[in-house]
Amino acid sequence: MAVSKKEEFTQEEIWLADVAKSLSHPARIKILKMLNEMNSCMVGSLVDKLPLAQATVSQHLKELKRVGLIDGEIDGPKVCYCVNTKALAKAKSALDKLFNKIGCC
Amino acid sequence: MAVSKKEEFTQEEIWLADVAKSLSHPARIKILKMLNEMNSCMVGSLVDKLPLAQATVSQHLKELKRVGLIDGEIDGPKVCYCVNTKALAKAKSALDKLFNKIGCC
DNA sequence: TTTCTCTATCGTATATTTACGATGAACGAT
DNA sequence: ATCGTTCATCGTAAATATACGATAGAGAAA
Repeated sequence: MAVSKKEEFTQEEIWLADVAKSLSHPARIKILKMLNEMNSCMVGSLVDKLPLAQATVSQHLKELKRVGLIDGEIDGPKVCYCVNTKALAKAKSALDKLFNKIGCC
Repeated sequence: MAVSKKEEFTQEEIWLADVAKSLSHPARIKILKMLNEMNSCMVGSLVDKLPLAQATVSQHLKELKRVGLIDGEIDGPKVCYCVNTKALAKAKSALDKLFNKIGCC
């Protein structure tokens, strides 16, 4: 694009769009589910169960971390990721609010 | 990207990611709000209130229409867009389900 | 029919995303 | 100290997204 116009919107709109962006790839949706389902949340376990290279998974994790939906904790040579419940609740509430506001034609 | 790997996920994951993608730009968030707030939903009215060129707004509307969140109805030389309540409800329910499933670390 | 208005689409430029292999940094184990 | 494991980051290629001006088409209005 020539120049991004994203600054011209409200902070709420920008933030919500950003959260939506972090959910806009099936791998990231799946990662969030897996982080909750699996007992382990090591990156390696995720890579094993995704049809993506390690570097790509790491990139997706970075995007989820960027918006705060997950946290990563260093555990020796490994890294354990987990869902940030608080951020998730905030996102859910904001999306609910949006959907309720929209409603009808 | 070299090759998209999006087909390697479930239909549900792909669809949900697609809905999220359609919400991943503040202009589209704002458009959805405006379609509900304004009595008129002509494209021109949207263009007037957005910091974007007409062609760009048209492109954003196309993206929202692609995933079914809005419908466009031709009204003489104008086009009246409105939110698709059913699609919106489906999206909200799927997102709720996802968020509830994820929950905690 | 000519003109005006409204909107979609085309063409194009630039930015961002997605993907991967290769490399590097951190740490545990030998 | 060296080696193997784990993961992030770099470099890079290709696909997509964002933005705009220009144009085309459809219909109202003159």
